[in-house]
Amino acid sequence: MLSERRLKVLRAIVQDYVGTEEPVGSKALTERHHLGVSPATVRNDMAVLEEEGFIAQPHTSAGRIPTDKGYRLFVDRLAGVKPLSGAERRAIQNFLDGAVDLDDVVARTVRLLAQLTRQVAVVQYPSLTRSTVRHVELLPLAPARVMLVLITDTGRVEQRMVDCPAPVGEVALADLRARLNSRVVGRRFTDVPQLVQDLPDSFEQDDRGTVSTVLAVLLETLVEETEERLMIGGTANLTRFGHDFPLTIRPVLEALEEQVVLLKLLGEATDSGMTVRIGHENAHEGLNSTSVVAVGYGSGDEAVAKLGVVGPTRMDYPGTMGAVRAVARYVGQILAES
Amino acid sequence: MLSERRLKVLRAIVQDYVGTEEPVGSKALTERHHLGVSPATVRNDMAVLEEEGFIAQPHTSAGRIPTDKGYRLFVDRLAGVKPLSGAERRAIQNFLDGAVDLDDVVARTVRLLAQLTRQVAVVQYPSLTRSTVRHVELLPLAPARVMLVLITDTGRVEQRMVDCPAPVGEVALADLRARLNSRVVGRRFTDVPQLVQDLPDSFEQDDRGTVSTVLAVLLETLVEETEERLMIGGTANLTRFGHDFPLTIRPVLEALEEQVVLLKLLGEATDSGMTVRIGHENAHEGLNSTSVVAVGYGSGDEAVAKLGVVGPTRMDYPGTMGAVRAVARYVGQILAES
DNA sequence: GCCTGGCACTCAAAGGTCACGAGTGCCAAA
DNA sequence: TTTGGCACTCGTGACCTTTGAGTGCCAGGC
Repeated sequence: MLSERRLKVLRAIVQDYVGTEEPVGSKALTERHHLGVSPATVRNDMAVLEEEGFIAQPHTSAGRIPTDKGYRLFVDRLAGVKPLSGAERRAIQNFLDGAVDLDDVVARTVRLLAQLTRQVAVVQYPSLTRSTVRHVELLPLAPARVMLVLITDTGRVEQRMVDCPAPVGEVALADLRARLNSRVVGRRFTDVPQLVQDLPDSFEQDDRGTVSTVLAVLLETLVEETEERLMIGGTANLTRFGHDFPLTIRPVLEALEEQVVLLKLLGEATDSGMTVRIGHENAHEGLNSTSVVAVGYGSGDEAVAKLGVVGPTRMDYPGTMGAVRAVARYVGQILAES
Repeated sequence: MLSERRLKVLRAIVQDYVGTEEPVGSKALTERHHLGVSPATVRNDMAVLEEEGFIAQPHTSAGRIPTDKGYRLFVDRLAGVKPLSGAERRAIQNFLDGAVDLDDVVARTVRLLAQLTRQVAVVQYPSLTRSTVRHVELLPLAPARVMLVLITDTGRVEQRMVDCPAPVGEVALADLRARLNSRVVGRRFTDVPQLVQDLPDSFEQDDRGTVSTVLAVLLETLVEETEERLMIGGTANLTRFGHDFPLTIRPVLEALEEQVVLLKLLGEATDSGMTVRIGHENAHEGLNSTSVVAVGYGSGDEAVAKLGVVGPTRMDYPGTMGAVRAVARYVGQILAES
């Protein structure tokens, strides 16, 4: 096990490196952090830390930089989560309170997160899987054409066109709408299939085809929309990435455009609590030099979706984690209110 | 006026520079394009072109590169619009045909455009201003709470919560819904305010407050949503920008995140036909070294929104314009079908 | 046994010099 | 008006040197 002081040294290295973006040497360390020992001692400690794989030197006769493993230890044991200042808190609240609808909430959250952390922000739309049905509406558009509108408790609206096998009467449609709603309103999306299973049976022979078709589309919508959407922002912050620019930034931008990749990324985060994935811990190759800080958020106790930031492994973890957590909380509140 | 040959020289310079990304000299020009004259002659022509401001040299003893003014002349008089190959056409069609809803159409269009042009693609959602109302739905959620759902002919759905001054009866609500729809369905959004103006008068005294409130929210939605949304993609292509990287790319990324800026950008494009804005012709400073190629698209004769690409001034204008035009056409078709 | 000052060593970064050559402008002749 | 010739410019890349931050190791001290 590493001694207390060596951990201190590691922490100091991480902090300095994050601040200066330059390899940090033994002398600078003793000057900036009152470790109470001489540079020579620190050098010995650094040798050990390097041996253990927590730090590395880019080349001989340069200072040390933390490895992914070093950051991992730092995050797990050495860093707290830095709480935001009161002013920042108020700013968040003010900014989010102005949102008019779900899209706006998500958009504002992305901006906010990008600004606070000065990194790339990713926000997943509240998931339908855990949402409940607020209302299902059926609108006759043409004799055999119906528009299905699904409204969730998070304020999301999905619509689908349904082409029916036969013309539908207004009455039958109203009937279906009423019965459908009485069964599914307030229920979870995942429970819906069971709840509507026997619905066609209670209709006249003539209308069963239509009812089945409508239900099929409804269920399909539920499944399809479980593949969730997300919004990203703050990509301009990637330009602060480093010196070896184009090569680093390119794969990251590419990864960010792949919704699938991002969804998987957020999905990997554990359901509760904050998840930090550092460098090579990320499955996607393009993100090997980035870290992802993600956390679930939701209107109640349960997380309905996730949000987070993507930044260089050399990031201010305590600050970033603090910002991510705070934003997630406030968004949860906003969602609960609406 | 510039002689025929000088125009040819300018065209050759633009083409070569776009291809190689390096200043082009007189010798290389005569070798690659059979101009039928010697390098010395070309040099004289280049001197004239430079005097007129169409080309410039980065430093003495380097080749010439086109100026914004040079590109402008090239686009206006020297370049055609390169039609796409049959294979590309089919690819577009196939790719867009798979779209399931409006969001998907826009998302696919962005990807497609980014891939075809290898640049940043920007697609505006079909505008509500020119759209017509397909249906307005009112859903009672609580005694004094109604959800307003607005469906457009482009398949877009907007919803708003309405808090009424007094509890609303189901009957009154159904009545309002019916009358509202009979007045506005099929009409343009811009005409709606007039059409519903006197609607509250025809209701019982008790319900007038509610009716007014609902209408107010409806009109507000129309106005608000006229500020349109858009989707961008292909930002990874920015990495192919040039050598002087970070400085160039940063302001572009920043501009791209500002929806307002982008909307203005597209808005500046003339309504019909393709618009090309080159370098400093763009009002926004961050885009001074980029060109924007934009065109309107729509389901019918009229453009309902715009789409385009943002790339370096040094871009393949004929090819880009061809791709943009073709994509706009196909998207229009898709929208018309649905 | 751990810490410390001293010292020789390493090596990337920065600066300086130099030769090369692509490209130019100009001129006189065709 | 075009062309070949020629002197000139100047950015680029190769090569070298210097500088200094940082290291590893060792011998002496607490």
